[in-house]
Amino acid sequence: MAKKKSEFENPYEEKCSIVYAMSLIGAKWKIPVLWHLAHYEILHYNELKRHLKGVTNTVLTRCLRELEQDSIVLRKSDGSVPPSVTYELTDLGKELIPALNGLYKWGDDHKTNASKI
Amino acid sequence: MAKKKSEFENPYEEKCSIVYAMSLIGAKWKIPVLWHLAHYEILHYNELKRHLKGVTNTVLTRCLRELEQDSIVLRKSDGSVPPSVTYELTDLGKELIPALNGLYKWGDDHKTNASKI
DNA sequence: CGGAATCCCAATGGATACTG
DNA sequence: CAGTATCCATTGGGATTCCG
Repeated sequence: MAKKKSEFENPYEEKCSIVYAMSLIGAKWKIPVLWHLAHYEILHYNELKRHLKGVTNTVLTRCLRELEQDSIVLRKSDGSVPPSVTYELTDLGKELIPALNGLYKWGDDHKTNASKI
Repeated sequence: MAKKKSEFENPYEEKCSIVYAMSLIGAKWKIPVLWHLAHYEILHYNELKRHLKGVTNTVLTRCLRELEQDSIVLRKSDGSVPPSVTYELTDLGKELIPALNGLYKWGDDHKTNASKI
């Protein structure tokens, strides 16, 4: 689940569905990562990194690990040298696509000087 | 815009639409706030706070102020004593409703022990 | 190529108390 | 009721370096 134990420490203070959803995908780069995987279907690590201008290895890797642990993205690696690792959405992740597209479109409709992708 | 100046300090490193969207509504409580406003249409401050179990005054107020500055929520106050203040989505905020519902449904479909609202 | 290991830090979240 | 005012703590994001 990749989340703090304390979040459920009081069973009488459970979170609503939207808070739960955001606990899984609410980190700064997670939704951008998911949107790009939704858009390109499958990406190599460095491709993904290039699309997400500004993210560092540390952050991107942590982000992908958590999403993988939560079964939202799938990591595929052959053991070759040099390594080739791809990321794609799981079925669970694919269920987010409509919402991701909605967020993207909203941003796209209203941003002024951000780039298209 | 309620965001760090540094985010656009380099005009050649513009953000994609989804990153832009998240810069506006990506804070921990913003999407939960917006979803509840979408669901209930209009809420008093304390009603909203009750629905968002666990949020503190400081955080909720900061969150609402930013959303208000970004023209995503509308704050209505009569000047009465005791005060009565309501919050609702602006037209811009309402355009987020489909995406919010998508996120909510995803969380709802897959959470195990979070409460329904 | 696709990371891991460190270390660092500002920003955000949060606790508490108080108020017009 | 709807917030402010302080102050503290966390943590996630980031820079840098190194590696199989």
